[in-house]
Amino acid sequence: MPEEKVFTISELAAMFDISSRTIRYYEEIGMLTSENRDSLTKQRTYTNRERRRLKMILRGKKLGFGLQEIREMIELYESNPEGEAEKSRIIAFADSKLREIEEQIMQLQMLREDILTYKEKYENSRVKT
Amino acid sequence: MPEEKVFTISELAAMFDISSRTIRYYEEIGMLTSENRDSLTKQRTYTNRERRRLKMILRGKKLGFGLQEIREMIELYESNPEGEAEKSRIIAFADSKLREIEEQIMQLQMLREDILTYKEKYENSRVKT
DNA sequence: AACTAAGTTAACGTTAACGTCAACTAGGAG
DNA sequence: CTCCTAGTTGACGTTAACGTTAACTTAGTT
Repeated sequence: MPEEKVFTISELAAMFDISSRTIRYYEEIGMLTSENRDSLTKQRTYTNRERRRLKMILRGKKLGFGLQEIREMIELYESNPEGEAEKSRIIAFADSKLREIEEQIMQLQMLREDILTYKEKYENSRVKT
Repeated sequence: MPEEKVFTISELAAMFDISSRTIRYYEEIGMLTSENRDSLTKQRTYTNRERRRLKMILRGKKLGFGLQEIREMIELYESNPEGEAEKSRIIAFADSKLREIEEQIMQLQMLREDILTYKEKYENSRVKT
């Protein structure tokens, strides 16, 4: 085994330009887990798995989702549904999220058009040089 | 003149499924103005102009923007820049917003693909009926 | 040994975006 | 006149998502 590299909390924080407090907070509310804490110093260590999770969290935030919402979406990625009922529930959730996202994309495209229109309005009113 | 229709605060609130408090709050922080308040009863009245503004605010919120950010974008719509410097500033702001929006659209499309992938993973693991 | 750097927990502080409640007014319905 | 509805202005309460500070431990210098 290639002895997977692990990160300290401040390494991870620097990586994503956030504070250590933020990472601890995400763990506090159960969105991250620090496996294998040093048994003596109690220091947290993170692997690539947690790094990926953190990346997903931050992407979600940039898109305007709340942490609870993001948590559900991550659970979608990581869930291993038992039974047809559970699978159906998850697929339904995915579908509703997909609709929400597509709606959001459409609204953003409209906003983009609006801004472009106004921008051009100002550009055309500029003095020709 | 066609005597433009005006709305009461609760009419407007019902229209967008928000509370009256929210509308007063938006006025409080200067994102809405209630022109022509009844000089005796002090009741707010709104015209289509304010209705459109409110619509823009709520769209922005759904897209994950903060109220201050939305305020700047609305000012973009309503500004009447004097002088070349001011125009350049506004066009630069529009450009930066456009880039931000396009980035957000890309991220959302990636998120959409991700969710689709996971959804299909579950669908393919379902028992054929 | 003394100091510094990086980490820990616990607890209180902060900001945005409203919710809630109290005390008041003005306009009708009966 | 009395009651009800809809509105008003404060003012305090609430939640999410951290920031900040204190008091402590451990590891690595000097």
